[in-house]
Amino acid sequence: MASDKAKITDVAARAGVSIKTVSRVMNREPNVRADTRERVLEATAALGYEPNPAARGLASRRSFSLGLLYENPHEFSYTQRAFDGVFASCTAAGYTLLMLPCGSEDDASSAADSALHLAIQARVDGVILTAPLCDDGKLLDALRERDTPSARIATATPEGSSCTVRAGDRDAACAITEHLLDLGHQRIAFVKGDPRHGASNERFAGFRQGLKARGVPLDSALVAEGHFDFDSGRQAAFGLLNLPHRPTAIFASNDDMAAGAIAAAHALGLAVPTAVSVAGFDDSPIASRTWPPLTTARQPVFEMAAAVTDDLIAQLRGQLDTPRHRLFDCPLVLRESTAPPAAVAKKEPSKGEHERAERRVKS
Amino acid sequence: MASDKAKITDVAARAGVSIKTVSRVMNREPNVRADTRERVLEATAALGYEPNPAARGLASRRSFSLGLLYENPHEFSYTQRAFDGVFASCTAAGYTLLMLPCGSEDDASSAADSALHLAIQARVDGVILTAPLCDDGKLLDALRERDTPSARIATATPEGSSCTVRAGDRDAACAITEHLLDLGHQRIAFVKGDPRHGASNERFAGFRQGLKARGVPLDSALVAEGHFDFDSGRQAAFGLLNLPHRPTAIFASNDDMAAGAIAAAHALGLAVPTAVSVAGFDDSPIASRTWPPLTTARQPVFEMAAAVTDDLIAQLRGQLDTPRHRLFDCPLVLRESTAPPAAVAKKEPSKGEHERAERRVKS
DNA sequence: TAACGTGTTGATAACGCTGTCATTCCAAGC
DNA sequence: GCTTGGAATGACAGCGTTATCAACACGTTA
Repeated sequence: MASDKAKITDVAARAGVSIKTVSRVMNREPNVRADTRERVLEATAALGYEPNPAARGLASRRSFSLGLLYENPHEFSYTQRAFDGVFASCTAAGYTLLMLPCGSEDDASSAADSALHLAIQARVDGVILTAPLCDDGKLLDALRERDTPSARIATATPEGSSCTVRAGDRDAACAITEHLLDLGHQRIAFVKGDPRHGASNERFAGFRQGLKARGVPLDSALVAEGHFDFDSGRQAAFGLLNLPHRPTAIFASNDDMAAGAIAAAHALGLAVPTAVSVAGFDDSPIASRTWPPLTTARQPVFEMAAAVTDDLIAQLRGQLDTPRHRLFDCPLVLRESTAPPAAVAKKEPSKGEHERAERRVKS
Repeated sequence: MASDKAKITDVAARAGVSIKTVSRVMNREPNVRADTRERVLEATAALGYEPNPAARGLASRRSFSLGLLYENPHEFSYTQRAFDGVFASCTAAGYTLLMLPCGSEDDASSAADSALHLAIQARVDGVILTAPLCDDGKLLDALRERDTPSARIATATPEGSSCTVRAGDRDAACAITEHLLDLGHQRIAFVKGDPRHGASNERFAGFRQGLKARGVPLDSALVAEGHFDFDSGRQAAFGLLNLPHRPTAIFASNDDMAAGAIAAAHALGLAVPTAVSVAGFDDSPIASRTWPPLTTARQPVFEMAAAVTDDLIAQLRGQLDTPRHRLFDCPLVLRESTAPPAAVAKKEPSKGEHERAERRVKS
């Protein structure tokens, strides 16, 4: 609590040296006796001292920061679209944006700690959390303890003191499921996403809801585990398509896994969508780069990120007394990876079905 | 030159008011008479005054910056791998990283200006430029004028006072060309990249070099223009594959365009690699997500970005007297999108299908 | 006319650190 | 013991802004 408020004078007092000596140690300058350095380091650790970058910058006329200047590529990854949304709002409000990446899935907890540490060190006014970090209890507790305001993108828990934004995952997943049912599919497989993402549950719930609405029972043999990445989607699809009575459609809960499913189908000599339909979720760049391009639901990431950043800044400025929780719709995007199943294809032309689905979603 | 050194006292003197009043205007505080505000704004404009963020941060106990906390996704885009390399080096050296995105291709020049302005405003110690900004003469001049040290990633001009890093584009492109020739291809098409990127020329040069080494003449009908994006690759491939005497292989100078070429081949009913081989460049995530996965050359973006950032920081610390210019190799990555041409493998498959496809495309 | 409120402005003290330069310490040489 | 010189340390003045609070101008009310 008060630990992050320790100043150089506190450290100096505790170590029994002058502030200049502490400064020398912190900046790794030469000409400090080993035992003195030791005492200073001990004091900084005990007090949890972090030098104030603004004070350092003012006194030294350096900022200790670099700028990465880049041109937006034509294609954006999901993450990058989120960056851009956050950045747009920051710029408009005169804020600067610091990148605080964490490691990947494997060592997420420690990586989140280190990123948090960087945030504290840099003394940012607030942080923006993306999934799945935005639902990491430890991380949220740590932020609360430090009184660091936060905003959360794609959270599973749209509540609490921080502003949040999320997509209507459940409804959109339900719409995709109904689209497949409308095409005539009865045996629809589902590939779940990374369980640490709140969206995973929601999308699965939407799938079940869609089936239920049409009175189609859920076949648990057709539900596979995935982790939102290409390879897990491919593996899952291999398993599903090798089933004795294989599904006629696969709904993978994000585009990357759906691309994996398409690759698996290709590898097994099953044409998409004639032999098997595939649908994804997000409308990320890969969705329009697969062959055939993916039917999916568009998540308006840029807008979501920009909106929640606006909210966070409003909160920092005291213009927002109650945290805001936003919900964005994900419109259906129909492309060529879905069609009526082989058995139905002849009777019912796909075009009419597409139009019907579209009309239904719009209403 | 001295313009960016103006302080609040200078503005106050020029406007004939106290520094506090200038501060009020800069922070949009109320209770400043309209004409006073006007005079202050005029003075700030005349002097090119930019508030010092460190001083503001110290006095106000705010940083005017937000942190974006995110977990590295499993897949990285090219840009993101570059981010990560830069970030890794910044963190190791105790530096903070600011994101300064520019608009896309269309309004690149003005966007570069605005990003540059942000860099100046934030008083970063140095900037890192990615392609194609790293070869933007105006931008480089502006940086030189401000004495802002820079480092450049994937530049076409590995010289001058800033540290640079680039890939061995020419050699790798030559290697890919020779690989295709080794497979027995004689009619190899090439899709060029965005001419603003220095790498585009190099890769084309490597292609020509590869042909020449094997005594195969360059057929200019088989060279198409592209812009490093999926769609331009698809368009180019459509044109090439509809040629009366079509190529047996397409070497697209990056993976995104190669993915477009594969989509075009699929759309024309041409199997990859049986009917046509496709090769890309970069080994970006999409290279392993197409069907079939792409033969390509791996550009070690992370390592390149990290290395040049290290160099920049060394330069800032005065540990580097001469700017360093690094060159990284791009090893060949052989996947399933390349194979011997049909004539060599066995014999030309269904010509009828090809003609049908042709008709379909034309209509 | 005096007292009061409101809008506007300025003098001055922080903010927490680094740079400069003076001072102290201590081992080596005479 | 006394000097000497380099290593180690500290006193203090900024760095360029914002915050606090006092002062002032001017119109309104008692």
